[in-house]
Amino acid sequence: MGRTTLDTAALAHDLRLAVMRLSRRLRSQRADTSLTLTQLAALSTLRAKGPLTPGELAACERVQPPSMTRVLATLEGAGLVVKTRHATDGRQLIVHVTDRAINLLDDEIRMREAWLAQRLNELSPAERDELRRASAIIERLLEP
Amino acid sequence: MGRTTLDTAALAHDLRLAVMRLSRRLRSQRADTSLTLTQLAALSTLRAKGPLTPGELAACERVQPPSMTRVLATLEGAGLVVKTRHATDGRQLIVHVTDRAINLLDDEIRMREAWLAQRLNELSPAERDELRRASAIIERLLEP
DNA sequence: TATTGTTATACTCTATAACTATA
DNA sequence: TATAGTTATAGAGTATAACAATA
Repeated sequence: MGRTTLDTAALAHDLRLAVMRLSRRLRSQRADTSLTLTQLAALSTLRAKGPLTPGELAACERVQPPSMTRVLATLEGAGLVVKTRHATDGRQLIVHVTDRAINLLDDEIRMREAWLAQRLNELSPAERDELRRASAIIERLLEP
Repeated sequence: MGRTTLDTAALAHDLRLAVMRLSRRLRSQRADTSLTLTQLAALSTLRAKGPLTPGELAACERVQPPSMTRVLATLEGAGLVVKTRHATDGRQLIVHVTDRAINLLDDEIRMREAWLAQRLNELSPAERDELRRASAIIERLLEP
């Protein structure tokens, strides 16, 4: 195994541990909000990308379709999304965020991300730039 | 709210979504191995840092003590860790990885990280450097 | 026959609260 | 009384397999 391969393996290891730990820390921020992190992520994506089918949304969030079905059922019950029929394909649905969701979303996001934003503010601008670039690289890494 | 604060909020948002998605993707790599990702992370940390108390290990992994109790119970049942008594404080335990764990670990890690290492290899060296720096920044972000 | 989505079911991960033992 | 760890319990998150409807 060459040096580059070894280095990449070490990076995979470090990145995995860092990502798992940050993910746990973010999830544990569970008080004071009515939406779970997963629900919030789905709504954020819908707002950013516009209406999507459940399958498209599942693909964006890297979950399997049945997992998204559950998230959407909860959100629909709370009046935060509505489903409409696809214009030409009767199998598909289109999920839209409601006005109620849009009104909630900014406050929810601010509360859920308060700890992280606070920590990020303690970094140098250069370090924040590194994390911006890293976020983009990670998203690209996840593309099919 | 100033421009920097807004930018930091946007970074918090993007980083959260990227980290959640990568974490899900990594967790879904669940076939062909006998250890779960959480168990593997605990063993990796124990091997890297040497014997730790359950409480110290929980702090490293950013989980609450009862969560680590469960992970350790499984690992102990599989003969992958052993607990010894603390030399002077009867309340504390020391967790050690066994030879069996050390023999398993490299193969398990390679299998679990194969997808990620493959993807990382498709990046440029400069991008891998970005992710190396980002991993370190994230770990620092998590410090209490 | 293939695709989209849902239902049914089960497992992993993690937390909080209450308890035990030791300091 | 405070600390380290465990037990009990519950909820969030996710998956696979089987099913229904539509293409």
